[in-house]
Amino acid sequence: MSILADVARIAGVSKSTASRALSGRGYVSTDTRRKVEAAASELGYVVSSTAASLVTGRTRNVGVVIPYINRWYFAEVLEGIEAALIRAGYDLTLYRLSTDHDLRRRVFDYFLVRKRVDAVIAVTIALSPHEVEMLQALGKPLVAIGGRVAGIPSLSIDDVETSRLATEHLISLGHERIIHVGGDQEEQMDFRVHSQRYTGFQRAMEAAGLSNADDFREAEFSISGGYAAGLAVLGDPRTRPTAIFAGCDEIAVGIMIAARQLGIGVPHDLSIIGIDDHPLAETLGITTLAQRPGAQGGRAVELLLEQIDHSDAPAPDEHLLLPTGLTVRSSTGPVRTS
Amino acid sequence: MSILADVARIAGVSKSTASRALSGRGYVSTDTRRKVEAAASELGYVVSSTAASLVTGRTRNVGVVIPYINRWYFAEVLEGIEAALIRAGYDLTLYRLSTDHDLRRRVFDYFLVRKRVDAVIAVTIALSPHEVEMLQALGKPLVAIGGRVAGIPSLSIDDVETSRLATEHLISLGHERIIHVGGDQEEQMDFRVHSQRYTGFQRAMEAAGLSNADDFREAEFSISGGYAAGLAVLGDPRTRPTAIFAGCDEIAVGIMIAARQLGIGVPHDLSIIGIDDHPLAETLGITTLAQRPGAQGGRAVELLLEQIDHSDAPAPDEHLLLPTGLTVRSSTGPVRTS
DNA sequence: ACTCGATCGGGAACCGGTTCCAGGGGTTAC
DNA sequence: GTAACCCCTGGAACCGGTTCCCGATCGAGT
Repeated sequence: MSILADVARIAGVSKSTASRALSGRGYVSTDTRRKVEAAASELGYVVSSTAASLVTGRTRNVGVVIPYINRWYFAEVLEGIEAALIRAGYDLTLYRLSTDHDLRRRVFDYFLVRKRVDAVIAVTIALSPHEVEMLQALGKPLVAIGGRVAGIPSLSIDDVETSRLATEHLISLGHERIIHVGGDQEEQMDFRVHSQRYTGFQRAMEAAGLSNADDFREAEFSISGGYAAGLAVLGDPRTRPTAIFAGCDEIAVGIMIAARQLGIGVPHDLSIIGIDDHPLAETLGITTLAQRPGAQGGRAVELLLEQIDHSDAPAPDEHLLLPTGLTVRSSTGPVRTS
Repeated sequence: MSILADVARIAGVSKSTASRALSGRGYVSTDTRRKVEAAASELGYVVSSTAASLVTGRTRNVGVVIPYINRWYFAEVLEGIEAALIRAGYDLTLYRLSTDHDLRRRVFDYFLVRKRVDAVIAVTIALSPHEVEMLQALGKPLVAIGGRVAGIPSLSIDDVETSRLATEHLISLGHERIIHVGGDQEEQMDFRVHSQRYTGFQRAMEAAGLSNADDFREAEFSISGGYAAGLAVLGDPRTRPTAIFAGCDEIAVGIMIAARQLGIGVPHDLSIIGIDDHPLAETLGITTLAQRPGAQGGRAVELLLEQIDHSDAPAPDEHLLLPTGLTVRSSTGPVRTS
């Protein structure tokens, strides 16, 4: 392992000149720069980012806190963030936060604080005012994905509006017996995504004068969850709805599989719409409201880097609402008047 | 931001004593330790891990290189690694390596080398001898998951053997027209997992005297990939096999969906077996050879920490072959003699 | 009483860079 | 001719910890 002093010696210059030559900051003649570079590559020298961070206070490392890895939306967001960070020359340190409160505190108190990261991206994690304050006091830019966090820039889709649109699509096709299969209303993720989607659904139904009592069915946000709920909901032909708004495409896929198993024709006997534009939604022809989580991750990184580069300016406390696009496929159709 | 010197001053001791008190190394009386701890918590002091790493040479950070995030196996492995590392007080820095060779070189030359990580876990990435040498020269322990890498400890399932077992299960049920739906044999992942699984399949077939020419169908390793391949393979009733060995459970699920769509009864008309024990395999009752990727990730971390703690001992160059368990569900059954 | 070892605390060097500052030389402007 | 720059370089301080080394204290053993 060679260090800067070695490079300087071989190149016949001082440490400070060698540092300037390699980092590109300050005046160095083209000639000496070349000499230094030659010496560096001869020795196979690479800077110690630890030493550099110690003096500059910047680590070129971003912390990402995220509740799941093994779910489509989160994995896509993570991939988007990773790609954008690598491109910008940043490292990504990953913290998966389960619902374990102790772990969450440990991550914030022990890991994020220790000058290891320059900034933090919170994916569908509602940072508490205290957590925001703590990190901001340390001068760390923050960006939130998936929901509004007071005091910091954030971006997400409009869950209520998106759900309203999805439901209206079903209503416009003449459906009246519509139910929502979505996430547990009690044990929510942060930002109450589940309730928001249910709310959007209810608004559309009320606006059309279609409200009915038994309009909700709980499901885990996964294909298996949708499948189980689908079997339960579709089992009884008398109470079966003519259309289902699924809380996400994974649920929609599960319902689709269940419907096929029960011999229920889609969209002939049942229309299904989801949210996400999961690859399987395309494969199975499921109508959906498309969002692009990877792009959201990339955008979040942009917002973050802007803050890092203009650390003097106050954090822009704005919430970006990203559009979702209705993508009509073959899982939705006009209601069949029997 | 308070620094150690502040804590020392408040506690009325020297920097060295304060350091010893907080890090727990060296002799400190219980009394002064308490004073130092009180001062530290009063000031909200946290060590600068950067400064600490600079002098100790340890970062308590592990790099993970992985080709995908959004696939079940990889996400599970990643979750397992993350959980184990956090528990041990380590950070996890994530590098997703696509097939882009430039990016791969950049990650190795630019990111991994800079004293940012203490060790590296390679998930289904065949490190070249040069890469292994480079990282080992820097004294960084390595562990590989998903395939054998010369010179470093590694762990994986036995792909050939597992595939042989899966195929034998089908053969033992009386099937003769069996095909393998697996990954592209040319454009492979590292470790040639696709070929290995095909090889295991072929061995079992040959051993039973069942070899036939048209026994392979290519599919992407995803549900959509399996679905597309399933439609193609099952479309023509005359050439349709009575059993399929899928390269992974996601493919098996896709085939299952395709079969249902085509009205082909499983296992009545078609038996399907996969590898993985994906949650959907359980939901849909797919027979499989179970592996536990999360546990593999955890085990890899153990191996890594052992190496870090005994950095004097040479790297144990052994390959752990993990068992897979035949999990019979309702997607496989005896062949129907028509 | 004296030695010895264990325990405790402080001073200072050190990790490997970056950056401030001072100074020398060359150019242009007045 | 010299003042005012800009360009280039080296010396030295500094970032914030850890750890080596040394001296002091104290209790126990002989």
